[in-house]
Order: sequence, then structure tokens, then C-alpha cells
Amino acid sequence: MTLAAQIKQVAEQALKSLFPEADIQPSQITVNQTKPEFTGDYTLVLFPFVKALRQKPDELGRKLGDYLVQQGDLFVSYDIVSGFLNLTVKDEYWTNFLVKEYNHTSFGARPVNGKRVMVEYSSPNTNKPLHFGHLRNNFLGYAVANILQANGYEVIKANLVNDRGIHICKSMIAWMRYGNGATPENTGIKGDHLVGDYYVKFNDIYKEEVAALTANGMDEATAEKEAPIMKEAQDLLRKWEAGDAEVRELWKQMNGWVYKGFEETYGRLGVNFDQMYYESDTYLLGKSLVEDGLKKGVLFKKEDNSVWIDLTDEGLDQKLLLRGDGTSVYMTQDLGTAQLKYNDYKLDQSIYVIADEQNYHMQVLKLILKKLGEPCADGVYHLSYGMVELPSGKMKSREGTVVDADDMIDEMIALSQQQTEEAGKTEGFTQDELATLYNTIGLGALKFYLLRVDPKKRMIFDPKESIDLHGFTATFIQYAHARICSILRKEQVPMVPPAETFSNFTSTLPVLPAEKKMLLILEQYPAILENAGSEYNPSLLCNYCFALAQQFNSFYDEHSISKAENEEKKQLRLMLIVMTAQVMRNAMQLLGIRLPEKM
RNA sequence: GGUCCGGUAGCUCAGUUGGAUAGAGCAUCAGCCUUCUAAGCUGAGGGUCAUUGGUUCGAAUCCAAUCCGGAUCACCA
Repeated sequence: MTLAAQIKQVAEQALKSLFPEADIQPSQITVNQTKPEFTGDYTLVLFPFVKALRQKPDELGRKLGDYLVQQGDLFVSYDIVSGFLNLTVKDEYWTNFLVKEYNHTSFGARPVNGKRVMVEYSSPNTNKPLHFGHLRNNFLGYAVANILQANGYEVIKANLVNDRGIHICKSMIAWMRYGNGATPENTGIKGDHLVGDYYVKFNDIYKEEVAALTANGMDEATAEKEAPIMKEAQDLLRKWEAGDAEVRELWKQMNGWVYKGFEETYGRLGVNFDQMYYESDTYLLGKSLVEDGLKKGVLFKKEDNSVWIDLTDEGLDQKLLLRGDGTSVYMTQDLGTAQLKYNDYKLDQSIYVIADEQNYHMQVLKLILKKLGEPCADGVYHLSYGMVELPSGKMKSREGTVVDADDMIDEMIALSQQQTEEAGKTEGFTQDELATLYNTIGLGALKFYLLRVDPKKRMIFDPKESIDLHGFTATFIQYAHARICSILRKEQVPMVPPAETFSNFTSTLPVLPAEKKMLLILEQYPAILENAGSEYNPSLLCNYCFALAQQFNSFYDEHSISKAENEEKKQLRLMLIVMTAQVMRNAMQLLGIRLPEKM
């Protein structure tokens, strides 16, 4: 149990035994960390009780404070400041905590809870390369999956690839018309980029053709439908659906190029998947669900034979589930895929990492599953995140106004190289080690930049401003970690010392303020990790790690570790920094960010 | 128009069920490297928490209304 929770419990007990006649609700008890300008570690707010107990705040505080200090073994003293009971925890608690946990490699992780959850993320279209917005999705999904795992869940990372449909046909038709047999091999262009180039080409030609038609007097709406290249793309889609061998062959080939490109990018990003789903396999699913729904009377048919669900009593609209000709729509296949996932893995929870533009769709999906009585319905959770936009607005791959993911990675690595060289910190590294270091710093900065903001908030990225390597960044945390490792190397203490290393440590001296600040924050890690899991919010770990590194840097500045005042302080501080580095590594690893031992 | 999300320092963002004088980073300014890594530390300036009203011992936080920004409401995916 966390210290804050313990204090809450002890306070409740104290109130009950001091005022047995009063009705104290646990929810009334608020325990906060004491503000730095007051003495104390944790603070109990007295106001909620003054009325019920008919006590003046300060009197109540004295009674409570006396009781807590005398009866319990947690506090050494208390202080009352206008209605706030500031409690100081015994040094003994802190040193015991440190000795017990300093080399605990999985500190904060929770035991397996027997629940299985799928995190679907990335889910790219195969007609273009990944851009900056996809990065947020990938980092978020990967981090949330790790965080849930650390919270005891069995996690399956899934990727539902949108490999069929009109978008890929657009790339295909442009390649057929203008490609001259271009391949990644004979052009040297990465496969996903090559296919993306033809997607852009399609849109250029399409625009020209529409312009030509309107110039001849056709109205725009008709022109958009009648443009030859669009009709050819649609024709291609029909052929694809009919199983035309030639079309399928080209489709397979071009998708193959894209997959190879994606694989490379995923590798650089450090993300991976346990289960791939392809829409070409799943797009026909869901029809049987619709049939069942009709039988159950949950769905209804219109005159033209199309199938609908009425959600007006939920404040929503009617939603189409099957076209008049019996073909399925997006929602139909999503229903089927939800069922498929559930049947494949018997999931307790199914998380979809999808941008907030699909909030309505996901809300409706869950609702329909519920109305159909599907067991997977309750577990469906939309992890909705805000889109990454440019100062000029949304990124549009059709118009080529995107920040490409591969380019961004290259830029970040180059930036970290440049700044490392400028700082003159390249000595003592081999070329290979430097390459690894630049990668660690560059990708760390990129990931942290995208993960540090509350997922549901949209964010604006200005490509003109490079991502900072100072302040609230991964670099800051990496640097603190490297400093710790440097001390440990010097003192010949392993990163994870065996239990006997500090077995002769005994605590006799007071814990100093800077030391206690670190212990306070370290003790809070398990609670932060749990929160990050229950809220699906990696940014909590970003904030936490930054605060921890900040605290360490202040500590480092104020107290020497190697040349501590005496042996006891040296040992205590070594344990302190061992644990700090361990917690940093654990938390950052969940975010997919590595911490160098030297930088 | 309906629904949902957001509005906190010049900029980017924290602020965990309502708690003390609203905090970080960037940028600006002033200090700190014969001492474990200065990618760091210390300090200063900078705020009508969009607006108004309400709830109460207490509101950035809860409620209502208004203003601004965004998303969505397809026989698209």
C-alpha cells in the first residue's frame, strides 16, 4: 500500500477512536503532499470534519496530531497551519523503505491479475508512408500496452492493416499509368514511399482531369465522378472484389513493398505487434451479426432492403449497417472484427487507439455491440487521442503537406548528433557507440515529445521549430540517468547491486530534506504507474520521470555522493541513486525510451 | 442545429476524487564549473485559470448560461 493510502487509513482510524459517535466517511479524508513552504511530508485537511465534530480546526488538529504521533508509529511530529494538519513521517520509515526497495528491479509493477486485454494500434492504410500523426498513435499504443502489462494484464498488441479499398486502388492505377515498372529495387525508393508517391500522383492527375472537364462546361460534382482516373480506380476496386487474378497480383506486390517499408519504420520506432489483422480478410465479417440482429428485432430493414439500427433513443441517429445490395459498410466489418478479436482471445478488454475524429464511430460501434448482446461489447474502449496538426492545419497526404515519419526520425538523430558534438561530449565513444547514442537520444526526444501531453489533447507541431533537447524532455532524464551511472561506475557499485552490498547499513543520522524529497517521490511511483494504467495515460509517467530527474539534479548539486560527509550518508545516497536510476529505467522503458549509461 | 472534446504565463503544457500564496519547461534577465558529467543548478520578472452567475468553510476543478477553437453527425474508410 502507498504511504498516502496508509496515512488515510490511519487518520480514519484515529478519527473513529477519538470521536466514536461521529459518522466519518473515508471519502471525506483528503491527504495531500505538504507544500514545500510548510514543514511536513503529508497533509490532512481538517475542514471536512469541523462541522460534524463541532470542533475548531486547530483544536481538532491538536487532538488528531497528538493521537497520531503517540498511538501510531508512522509520524514523528505534526504542525497545524490554519486548518491543515501537516504530518512529518519518521525517518525510520524512509530508511526502511529505501533498504527494502533500492535494488527491487520491478518496483511498482503489479502481480498478474489474470485479465487479458488487446491494444489495437497503428492500423495504417497501405497507400502511403507513415507521417508524424501516426507516430503519436504508435507511441501511445505501444506505451499503453506496456503500462497495462506492468499493471498485471496479459496484453496482446494488435495491428489491423487497412490493405484494401479505394485508396490503394488509387495508388495502383497511378502506378499502372505512369509507373513504367518502377519498383523499390530499381528506383532505390523505400516501398511505402514509392506507393505513396503514386497516391499523390493520382490526386494530381485527378485534379487536372476534373479541371479539364469543368473547363468544358461540366459542373464540379459530376466532373469529380466522371474523371477517367477515378472511374478506373473504381473499376479496379470492383475487379479486386471479384477476385481478378491480375489485379490481385499487382495489389499483392504493391502491398508487399509497403509492408517492407513499414517493417523498417516499425523497427526504427521500436514498436511491435503480437497479432496482425488484415482488412482484406475481415471486411466481409459482420454480416452474420447483422442477420442475428434482424432476427432479434434489434435492427430493421428499409424498403430498399438496406439494414439499419435506430439509435435515436440514445440521442444519436439511425445508422446504416448493410447496403441495399447486401454489401457491408465500415461499421459492419468493425462489428465483425470486434467479435473476431473476442473469439480469438477471450478478451476482458479491447482497446482501440484511434484519433478523436472517430469518436462518434466508436461510440456507435460499442452501442450496437451492446444492443446485439455481444459479450465483447463491455470491453470495448476507445483510447481517443487528439490529432497532431501543423500550424497551417491538418496534415493531408493527398496534398503532400505531411511531416514524414522517416524524415522526422532522421532529423531527430541528426539533431542529437549535432548537439552532442557541439557540447563536445563525443570523447571515449566508438563510432558504433555514438551511432547508438544518437539514436537513443533522438528517438527518445521524439517519443517523449509526443507522449508527454495528455493523449486526448490535440497538439500542434511546427516543423520549423526543432524538438528541444533541454528542459522537459527525454534528454533531461537520460542525462540524469547517465550522471548516476557515472557515479556508480566510479564507486564500483553495480546498477542492480546484490542484496549484501549495503547489508551493514544502519541509519543513525537524520534524513536531510533533499534526501527525503527524493524518497517521497520514489515512494509514489507505484501509484503513478497504476494511475497511468487505469487512465491509459502515458503522459503521467513522463511528468513523473521529469520530476524525479529534476529532484535528482537538485540533490546532485546540493550533496556529494562520492564524498559524502561520512560512510553512512554515502551508503544511503548510493542506495538512493541506484533506486532512482532503476525507477527511471522502468518507467521510461514502458514508454519505449532507452536510457544511456554514458552521454 | 444535435452530440463530444478543448480554452491555465509571450509560447508548449502540468494541476490525481473541490483544499494552503495556481506550478513546470521554452523564451528573457541575473548568478553558479581547480569538487561525482554545466544536455545541469539557484534566483527574478511574467496570470482577470475564456466570460458571467450559482453551489460552500473553501472553486482552475462541481453546476448553469454565454463566447471562442476543434471533431463529428455519409449507402466514405
